[in-house]
Amino acid sequence: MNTPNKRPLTLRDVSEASGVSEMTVSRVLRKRGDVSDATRKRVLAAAKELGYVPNQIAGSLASQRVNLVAVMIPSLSNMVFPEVLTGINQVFEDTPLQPVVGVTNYMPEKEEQVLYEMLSWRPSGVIMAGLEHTDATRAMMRNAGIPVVEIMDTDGRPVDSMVGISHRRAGMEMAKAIQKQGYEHIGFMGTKMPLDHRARKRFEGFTEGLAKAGIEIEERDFYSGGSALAKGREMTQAMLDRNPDLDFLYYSNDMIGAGGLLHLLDQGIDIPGQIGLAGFNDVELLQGLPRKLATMDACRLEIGRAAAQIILDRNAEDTDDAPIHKTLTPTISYGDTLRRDRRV
Amino acid sequence: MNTPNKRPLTLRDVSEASGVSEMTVSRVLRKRGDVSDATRKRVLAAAKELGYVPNQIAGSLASQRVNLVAVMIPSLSNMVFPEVLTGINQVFEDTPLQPVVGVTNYMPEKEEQVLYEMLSWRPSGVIMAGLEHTDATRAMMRNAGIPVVEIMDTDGRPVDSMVGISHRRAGMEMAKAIQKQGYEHIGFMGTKMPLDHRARKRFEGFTEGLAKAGIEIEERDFYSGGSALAKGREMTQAMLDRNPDLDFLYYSNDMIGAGGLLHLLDQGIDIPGQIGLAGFNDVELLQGLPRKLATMDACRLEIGRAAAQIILDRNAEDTDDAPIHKTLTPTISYGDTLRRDRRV
DNA sequence: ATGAAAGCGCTAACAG
DNA sequence: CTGTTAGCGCTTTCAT
Repeated sequence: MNTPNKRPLTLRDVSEASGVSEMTVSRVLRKRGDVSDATRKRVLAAAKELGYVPNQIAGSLASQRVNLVAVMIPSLSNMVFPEVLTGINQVFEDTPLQPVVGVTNYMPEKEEQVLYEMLSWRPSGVIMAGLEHTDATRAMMRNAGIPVVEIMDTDGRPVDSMVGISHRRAGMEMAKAIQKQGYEHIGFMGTKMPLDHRARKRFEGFTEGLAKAGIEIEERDFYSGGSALAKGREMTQAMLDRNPDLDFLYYSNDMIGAGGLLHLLDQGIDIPGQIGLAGFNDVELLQGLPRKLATMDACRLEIGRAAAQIILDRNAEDTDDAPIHKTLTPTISYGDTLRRDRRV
Repeated sequence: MNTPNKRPLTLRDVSEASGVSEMTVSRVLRKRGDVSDATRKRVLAAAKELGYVPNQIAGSLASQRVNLVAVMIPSLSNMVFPEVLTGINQVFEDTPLQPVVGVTNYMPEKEEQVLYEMLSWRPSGVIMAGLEHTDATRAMMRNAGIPVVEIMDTDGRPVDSMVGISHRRAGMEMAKAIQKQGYEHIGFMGTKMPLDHRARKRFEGFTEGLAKAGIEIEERDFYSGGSALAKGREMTQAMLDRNPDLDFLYYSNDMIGAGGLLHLLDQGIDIPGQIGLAGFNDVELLQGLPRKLATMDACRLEIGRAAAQIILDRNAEDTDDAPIHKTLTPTISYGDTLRRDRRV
């Protein structure tokens, strides 16, 4: 709280200002060990007066302990990931641990590079979206000597721990529900992202689920870029122009599903009678639409919380380092766009 | 690339494996100074073989240089902020600088605490959303001895540099446009966030702009929590029930504006004839709505880019440390919900 | 082109 | 309860 300073303050400055050894100052500032009330107060006063901010770089080097947790996600513009972050934040809120976010843009090489940079800060753990990585990425995670939790997806083999849902199974469940309600002419729309493995797995599970009932997807279309809502409109229109017999449209995410829904409502089409619809993710947005789109909760908050908890536990004193594999079960929400009365 | 290791590898390990001094290894890994091709290759091979990851904590302590830039934003669930981050990322992409994001949940004390934690890592700069902070926060920024850029808002006095738009002016411009088109009975809806200073300033500017034309806001309502789209519907309905004479509704953000738009379309109301609408922010979502909501671009990407560039420049060799104040000018997009033909 | 010594600012581990 | 000593793993600086 004084004049701007070129050289940052050190413990020594506080030590001199308070007439106490650096070590004791350090103890006060970290609330470690016993310090008399009198000295504590003097130290605190001096630190505040000077405007001292501890140097964690030096502290971490000396203590061999870093309170950072690397969190690697593909994107910030898909609300799914901020929601996972929220879950992580909730758990770390009142702990010394602090998430540091790295964004990979769905690119494996970028992921590798960002992870390398993060590990060079020697974090206390890694939370990593997805199970598909380059060999080098996997090697780094294996050799880092810290807890690693791969999240969101459980269809595969993690390096260490894992928390998520089975997207294959999610797709399959949706296929089962659709078929049970008597829909038979199915169209699929999704993003054209060869590297979005979770969307791909949902699609595969969906296809397989329908196949079990002897149904085949009649139309499919993939897009990339642009406003998802707008794309949903366009693609839906195009698909129905191509094949007016479709009676169900499955979208790989809620945003394009919402676009499709708005379009069909404009057309005055009977939903879910003439055509049923479903998306994936259960985004908050859907609450405000004229009809509620059928969807499936991806358990994002819970996944973030569980992953953070695993890192936290592993950083506790007495830990067994056994990997934890946790598969959450998403539930279908029928909303107003998927019939729910037949055969159940 | 070998067996998992308990003790992390150090420069010394690479030094021994390659038969070269630690110093030379360090030079190779940082691409600094002259090293013969032969030794460089040997070192690189050894480092890769061992799977060595440098320790930035030690490096930063020794070099007194940290490639981190603290970025402080109020929230991740409002898409505005991820977009600013995208702009920042773009500029830092091919530089050594790396953003580290801190989230404050619109709470000044939390902001203070998170900034303190970030500064303890001795970052090379701070990018901070907003101009309103606690005294302690301001003091920390002033004394940190690093470039600080306050972003998004320019209605106030920054500690150092500043990049943003004037939200008072934005509100005033919208008021002017509305009044020019002949709307006279105005309602306002926004979030109940005493700590969202930018929304508050827009509202104040809006009120003042209308006052100049002798118009007063007839209805206002504020909400908190819940799905913005759904809230927009509900509030719009309630407000029109209360006062059916309103002919224009100004929303403090596009999401509730979109909710209002969907509601009014359901009611078969003539837009923008009977009622005009406008929001704020120009979110991508709007592209997919049946009508395009009038709005104002908040220049988020550009703000992020400019802020990052200032930090970058200040960290260059020959810098004058004169604060930079940059005010961007948002433009109104009339869309389909604000008449644009009268008197222009 | 390479190496040796010193030390960045802090904390662990001991003394007292 | 408080102080002293010795590093943490790297880079700066100065030799060679």
